[in-house]
Amino acid sequence: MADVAQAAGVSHQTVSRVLNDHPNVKPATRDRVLAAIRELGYRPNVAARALVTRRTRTLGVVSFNTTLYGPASMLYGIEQAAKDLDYFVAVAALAALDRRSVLDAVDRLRDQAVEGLIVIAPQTSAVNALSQVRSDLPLVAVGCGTHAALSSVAVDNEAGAERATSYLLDLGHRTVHHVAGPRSWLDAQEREVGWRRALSARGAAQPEPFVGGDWSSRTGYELGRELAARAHDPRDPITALFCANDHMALGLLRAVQQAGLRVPEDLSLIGFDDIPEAEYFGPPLTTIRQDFDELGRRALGTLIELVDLNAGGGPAPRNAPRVTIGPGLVVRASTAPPRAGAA
Amino acid sequence: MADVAQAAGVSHQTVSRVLNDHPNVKPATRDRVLAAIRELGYRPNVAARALVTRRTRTLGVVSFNTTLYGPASMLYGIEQAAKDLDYFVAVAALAALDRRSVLDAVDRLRDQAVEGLIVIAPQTSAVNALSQVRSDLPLVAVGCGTHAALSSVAVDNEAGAERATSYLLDLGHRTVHHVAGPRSWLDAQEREVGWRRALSARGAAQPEPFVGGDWSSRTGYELGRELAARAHDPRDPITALFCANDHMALGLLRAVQQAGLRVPEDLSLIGFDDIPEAEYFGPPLTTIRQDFDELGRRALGTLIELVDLNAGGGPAPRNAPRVTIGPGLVVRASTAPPRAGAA
DNA sequence: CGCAGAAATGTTTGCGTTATCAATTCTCCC
DNA sequence: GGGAGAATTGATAACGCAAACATTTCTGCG
Repeated sequence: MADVAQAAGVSHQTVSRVLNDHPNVKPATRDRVLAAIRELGYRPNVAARALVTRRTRTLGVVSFNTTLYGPASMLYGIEQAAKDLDYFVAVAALAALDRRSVLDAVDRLRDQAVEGLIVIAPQTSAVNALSQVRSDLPLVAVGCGTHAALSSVAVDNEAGAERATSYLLDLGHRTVHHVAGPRSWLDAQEREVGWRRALSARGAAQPEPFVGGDWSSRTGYELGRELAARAHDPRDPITALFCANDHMALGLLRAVQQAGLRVPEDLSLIGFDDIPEAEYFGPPLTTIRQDFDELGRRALGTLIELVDLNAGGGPAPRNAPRVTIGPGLVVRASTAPPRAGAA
Repeated sequence: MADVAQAAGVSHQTVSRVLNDHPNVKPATRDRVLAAIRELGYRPNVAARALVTRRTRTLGVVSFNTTLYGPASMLYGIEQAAKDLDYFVAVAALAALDRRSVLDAVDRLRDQAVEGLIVIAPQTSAVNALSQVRSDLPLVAVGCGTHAALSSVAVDNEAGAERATSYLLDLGHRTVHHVAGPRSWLDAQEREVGWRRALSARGAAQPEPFVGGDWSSRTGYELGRELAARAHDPRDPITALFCANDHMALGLLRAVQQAGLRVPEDLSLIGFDDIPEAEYFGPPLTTIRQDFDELGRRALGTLIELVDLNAGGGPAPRNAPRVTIGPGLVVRASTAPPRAGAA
């Protein structure tokens, strides 16, 4: 910086002013400084700047499993938005879900002096752990269901599940069965609630949900076999199914087709997420669309609001905003009216 | 830090020594200092430390599309490994693939004073842009094919493709067709080379590959329709197909089945990547396995080596290590011998 | 022409840490 | 008991930047 100042024939403070867009700099000097900066390839030192301003322009993202489509997309949206707002993003992946590793990850990021945190960790346990984080750090949870005691940005799982279920009911199915996600995830809980609500709103029977799924195709497959064995039970035929996410729906599809059931003729199936592949399942999957990208961007937006508020000093207003994004129904070929006499 | 020093009754310099594991500190004082640190919940200020040490312990990851399974998994592996080595990870997603945005992303990370860079951007254009990055920054590319002029960690695409193709040939197919990935990706190029090599090694006919795919299920579907129309051509029947990745294979599966072809009876299909869902396609997909996680970890390992070398000063030895990981064939149900008379 | 006030620039200080060198306190052996 | 040398501790000086205050240079108007 001293070199730049010398090259431009000004003091280092003037260089600093140019860098920070301070008002009182003569355009001519500004240009000279800018030229010198380019000339010398000067880049301000973030560490020094952070030291004196006490701001790092870095945001932390702690995520459970960035390998899943949802989290990965949210991370992507977050990064895009951060870039536009000129913030950096540091990530910390969670090794496990206990309170300990959540707090560890938060600490790691805190050590790096992040100004705020976005958490992609939709499990009850993680959310509980989060409530123990010292409140001096702005924090927003994304895609963690809408009922957590945190600032959060999420799609309305209940509304989505309700929509999916109602759609099947509208098609003429007597009732709709449900393959649930892991109970430890808020999203799974909320989707189950939405499903139940839709059923009771129509006075439809409320069958036991199929549990034990962990979002993976593998467990979807396993539950699908179990389900196929019961699908033809004359006392309780299964003609319509709301599956808590698309990946499980894929495994499920495989299992029921192996068992000789046709989708959608014998069984209507609806998923949740609308992953890019859903359109190419056999048959293409009707599902509830979740705009993860947008979720990430919105999460970053509300985090920045908190950070700016916090910049004034004082504790972070933790449980202020709670943003809900409406999910959308995408109708494809895995749903149909029940066959005559079947329903 | 001054507070800690006072609480422990020592100078701040001694606190610093304790923090940095310096040898000459009496155990008793060390304990007192440690106690004071815990007591006061003191955390060292990274910015100040970075300012004086000129090291940030931060590594940058620039990635094209972290939404894809491969990049997402590599990122995950990288982060895991970084945590173990006590480094931070900052990510920058690429908006587009031109030289400009690659260089922008690199600059963004450089501004943040990262000590090294891992690039997940397997396109020729990106790799070319990378070669323009000033060589003072250690850099390793991951999953970008093995022929780039960079330090890199990747699976051996050619070997994998050769393996897939040979497997189909061994099954008795006259030849193997290929649905190629985007030509602008090194991986796609290398897989095509491997495929050709396997064919010529056996003296099999070398049909034109199907091009225009962009890794997505959508393009896989489109190419699948085109292919299905030609599959029964008596002069050039298509009985075996090597598809450049699993996602395209999914779309393709859908298209050919829609066209009335049975897999594997009429058409054997083999993919590349082994995404978690591949096992639950209908039918389960035979594919070439790529261990993305491991790839990420190895990439981080070699980057750290470069960083440590670089810490001594001088330009980063850019094109030193090049790690290749062997891919593995996973046989499932999408491949079979040709029907009698068909091949 | 001169003066007030605004605009532009410069000087000094301190952010929290580690490095360097100086000072003190041990330890061991004659 | 004393002295050499090692071990331990402390004081001071950077690191590169922005904030606060000081100074200089403009501008407009009587």
